[in-house]
Amino acid sequence: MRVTLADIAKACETSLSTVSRALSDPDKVNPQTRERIQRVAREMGYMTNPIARALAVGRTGVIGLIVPDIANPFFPPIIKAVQARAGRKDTAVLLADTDEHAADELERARVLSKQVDGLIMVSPRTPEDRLAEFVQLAPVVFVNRQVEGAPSIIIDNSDGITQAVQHLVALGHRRICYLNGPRRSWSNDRRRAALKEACAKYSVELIELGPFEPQVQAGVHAADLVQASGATAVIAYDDQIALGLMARLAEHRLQVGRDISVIGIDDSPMSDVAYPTLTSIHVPGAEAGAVAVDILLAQLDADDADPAPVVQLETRLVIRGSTGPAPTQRLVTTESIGPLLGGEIPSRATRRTD
Amino acid sequence: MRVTLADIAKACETSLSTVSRALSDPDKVNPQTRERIQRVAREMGYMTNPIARALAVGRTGVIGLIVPDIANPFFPPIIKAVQARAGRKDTAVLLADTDEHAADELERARVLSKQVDGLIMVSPRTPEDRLAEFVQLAPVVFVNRQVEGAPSIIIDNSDGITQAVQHLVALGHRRICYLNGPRRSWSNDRRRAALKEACAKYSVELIELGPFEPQVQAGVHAADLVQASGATAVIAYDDQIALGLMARLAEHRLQVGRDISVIGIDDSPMSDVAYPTLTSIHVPGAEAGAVAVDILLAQLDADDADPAPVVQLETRLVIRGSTGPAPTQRLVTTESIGPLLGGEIPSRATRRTD
DNA sequence: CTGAAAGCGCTTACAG
DNA sequence: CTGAAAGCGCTTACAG
Repeated sequence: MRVTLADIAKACETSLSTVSRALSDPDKVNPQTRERIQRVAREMGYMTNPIARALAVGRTGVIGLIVPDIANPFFPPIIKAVQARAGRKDTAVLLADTDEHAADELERARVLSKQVDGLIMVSPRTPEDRLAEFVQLAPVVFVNRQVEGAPSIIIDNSDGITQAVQHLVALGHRRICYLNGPRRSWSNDRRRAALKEACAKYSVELIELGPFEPQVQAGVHAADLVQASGATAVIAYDDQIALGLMARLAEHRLQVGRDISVIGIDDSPMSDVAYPTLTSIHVPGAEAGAVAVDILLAQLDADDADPAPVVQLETRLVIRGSTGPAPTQRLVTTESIGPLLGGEIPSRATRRTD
Repeated sequence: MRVTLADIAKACETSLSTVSRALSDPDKVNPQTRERIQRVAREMGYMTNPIARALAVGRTGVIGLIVPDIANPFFPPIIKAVQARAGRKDTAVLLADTDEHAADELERARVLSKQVDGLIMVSPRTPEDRLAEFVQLAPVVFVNRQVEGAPSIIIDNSDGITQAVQHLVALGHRRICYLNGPRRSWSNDRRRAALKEACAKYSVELIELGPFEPQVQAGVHAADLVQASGATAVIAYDDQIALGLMARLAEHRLQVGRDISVIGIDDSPMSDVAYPTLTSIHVPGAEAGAVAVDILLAQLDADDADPAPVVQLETRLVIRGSTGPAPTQRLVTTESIGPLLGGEIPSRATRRTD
């Protein structure tokens, strides 16, 4: 079986306590015995049992990480960053994916909370009024959502979004469309607010569509609505939606970056791969993950009652191939979706805009 | 503080043992006391401490999952499937990402093995001769790699690959190129072998390039080599490479699906999104993950020495937009990369193939 | 610096 | 069916 402290104690003809100290608190034991114990432990292949240790000290060395959807490319970089940072501090990561089911978040957190020292909640979808319950469960830090009285790493979208609008305005766009994210998404509210402000400032007409799920398929769906909207540029809630949108526009033989401009949000790895490459607002997910670990771990060591830090990370626009000058005149076919928009657009017709 | 069994025992004026039984082995206690204990436990908000339980019973209710790279879209569906299946059996998942560093796999497994009941190793890159060491550590099942004497869920590429070659042959392709995956990848060996066989069978000329890392950037890099090869169709080690390849070919104004055909492997979510959509060999990753959990959990309950199951999953071709008829004549510019291929191709020239 | 002992919160033979 | 007790493997005051 596995070798235990008792085995080593026997082999070294000393007490279990001394062995324990030699291994986990070396300064407290005589250098000679310490050396001997450590050598024997190594020879016997001893590895401390983290479960027993956890029970004794009340710390597991594990943190829980809850994300809405691993398959959404926005999250893997965050997960990787969390793991990397935690690993460097001898902390393992228990991961849970809620499949975008807001209602499951609390339950998952509740279960996980018993086996971890603390929780990192990434982009939680739980409604505002129940967020406090997480805080009761365990030390928790929120990423991508600001929670009253709890440490939060939030992303300030305004810089990136302002840059995006400026970029489009400089290219001559005057009518842009925003594809909303999920209805109760905190990020979406923030992005929308920033966008409204920027558009007002630059006198750009803003058309809103959605809400859409942060999935490629939603972008495909959005494409036809976008074409009907008469906008010359689109900003999507995230890259996933933007990608689906681009794919569908391409199917319709629209050349993105020339006939219509598209901007995503997240700057996920795929934005470099799409064709054309996707102009996107860089969201520092990895950084947020790493900072979250630092704050959580610091919090575990600290005396509770120091103020909950709120870290705000900046965004910035990364310009790629999907944005270009506004077309001076543009063909919009409204065949199938004209009716959706009411009387504004002559249906079953082709019209020019601008 | 947290409520313990002792608290409930006191509240119910019964013994701790009875409380324990009422909660975890209800049949062993008198219905009336059982009810009362369960009610009180609920009222007091009791949740069993999994750490203490683990120490007592020698089972943690956690399994470890080690993957090479969460950011590679092939893995998230597997991870999700593992979590879903494990969750249904009250098992949590401790995730580790090795960043494609084969050398880290054993160390990660070693550390994790102490805090989990068993391990699932997905696509391990560890060399053959060290694989046995995993088995010493803990109950382990391998996914996407066959390991002597250990339960393995493997993917049989031959069906999908044969279908791919048939498909290309039917479209008139006679010279196809394979972009190899990582040098010591077990999957790559298998895919290559299947491909050679299929090509031989259909008298198709097979050109091999690579090895390439399973990343988009590698595909971008491969594109120029592919163009120089004179192949009219390409099968890439995975979708990532295929996607990078397509993006770069598009930059070169080649129309994929018409000027050249591309087939990926994995059928990852992105293959539906790319433009053109990517013909790809479907690899049942999610299914493999779910089966791995079943086998691992079954193994934990079983008496060790029953034979290690090897489950073989099938692949199949999913045809999308990136494959089409072989061009009857095709322009290949070999300017920059001709020299790489030796004298076969006139360098700094344009030539016709077929 | 070292050892004996209590304790972390649970489970589970063993008696009764 | 129920209770007292031992034990899981470690840590850590407490004495010495």
